[in-house]
Amino acid sequence: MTSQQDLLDTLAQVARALGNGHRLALLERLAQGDASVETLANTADLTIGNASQHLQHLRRAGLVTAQRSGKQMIYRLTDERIVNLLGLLRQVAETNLAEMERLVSRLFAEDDADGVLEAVSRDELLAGLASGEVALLDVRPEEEYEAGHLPEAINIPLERLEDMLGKLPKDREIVAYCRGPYCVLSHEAVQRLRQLGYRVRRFEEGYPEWKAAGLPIA
Amino acid sequence: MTSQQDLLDTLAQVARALGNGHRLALLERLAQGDASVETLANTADLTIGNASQHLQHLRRAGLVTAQRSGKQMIYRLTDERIVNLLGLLRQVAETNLAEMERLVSRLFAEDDADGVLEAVSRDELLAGLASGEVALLDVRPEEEYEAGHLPEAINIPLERLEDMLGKLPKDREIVAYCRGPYCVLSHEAVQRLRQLGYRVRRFEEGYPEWKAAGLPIA
DNA sequence: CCATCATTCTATCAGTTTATGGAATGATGG
DNA sequence: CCATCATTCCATAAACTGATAGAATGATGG
Repeated sequence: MTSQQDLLDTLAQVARALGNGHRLALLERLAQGDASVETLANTADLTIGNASQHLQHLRRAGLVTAQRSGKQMIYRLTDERIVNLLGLLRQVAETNLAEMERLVSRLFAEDDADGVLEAVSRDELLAGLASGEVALLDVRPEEEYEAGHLPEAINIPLERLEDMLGKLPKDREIVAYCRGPYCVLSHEAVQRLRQLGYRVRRFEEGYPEWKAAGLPIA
Repeated sequence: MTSQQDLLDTLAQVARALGNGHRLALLERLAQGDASVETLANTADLTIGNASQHLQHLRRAGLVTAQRSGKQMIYRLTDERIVNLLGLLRQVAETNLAEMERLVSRLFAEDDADGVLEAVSRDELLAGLASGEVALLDVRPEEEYEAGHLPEAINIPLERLEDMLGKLPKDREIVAYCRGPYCVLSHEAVQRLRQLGYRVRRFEEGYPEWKAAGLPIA
């Protein structure tokens, strides 16, 4: 009986490691690919020391591992299923917390009067790719694209969008993706490309979810 | 950019609600069926006041809802997927924390030299039920059995096991189940029934997982 | 082996969470 | 409408968590 509670306490410790916004941001970055403490601190907007401390916390919970590479420590998710865990947490939260809905709609607030910008589902994307009717656009930073991306995706980091329009087809629909459902990069890209006359929508998921589903990556 | 972090903070708030062993115990009980504060306090071994406080916490996180019924407040899980979420948390923790493995083996420590007591998987159980070769035994308290159970399961609460042996077949294999993977009731039942000469093994999951998988219940 | 760089460790402070006991609330049954 | 019961609210103390700054560690390149 007492062991039973010890077990739940240990499980709670893992959940508690997920119970901090900064640590979720770190995990989200790690879902894009392995990274050094400095890289992680930059993307999560933390000081190096603070990021290191949060990473220790995640390590104690068994969610990440670290490995030295020269001067740097490279962190990595211990388990592909952590992406699924975060996805399920997100789904439960979105369904049951009104607050979530408010924040999501604020994050993606824009003028989509016609509803044409509705996101592309995974099945829809797979069908479009199979038929060759869709071109895939990865708007994440080059470093994350290099660490892994959807098959045949073209990489144009958002900051260089207008410089590299030459790489985009005008005759096919474009589907843009980025880090995940809450990532605004692809959303921003869609807005700007539509202004320029492209047919473009955003993928409702991101690279980590695609990979965690066991779909092929490059 | 700032909204992005707000979203993760809200998500973290939900994860933090899972980050306490007592609250996990409350959720585990709620996965068996709706219950009053008093019932919940008893099964989680908390004072009423403290249980109420934890339930408020779960309510703020959108994980449970409460509804008055006469003098009592009846609590309920808001979402069937919470069971999946807890299951995935468990899997990730078991895979990546050595501590978990130690605790699990301690919880189920016994002398199974032959390995015959290995737990029955869901697929195996479904096959056994389809062919009629297996009798199902639910060893949870009657109240939880009444709130829902696997089809054709016989209910013998663990405390009354020896009194009610008459209900059990000697000619078929018996599969015992209870509240979930960490519940010791079915494990204890298997030990005792084997001493008495029954052919019996335990189901590796429990009622909540069965229900969450969309399988039929009674 | 010295200087540098990346990271971790340590101490400290402010803020948050938890358990406890007792008061307040809300529904019920005479 | 009073007494009772179930639950929630409130105040408090103890334990824990998170951010910061600076010292310590460990690998590297000259």
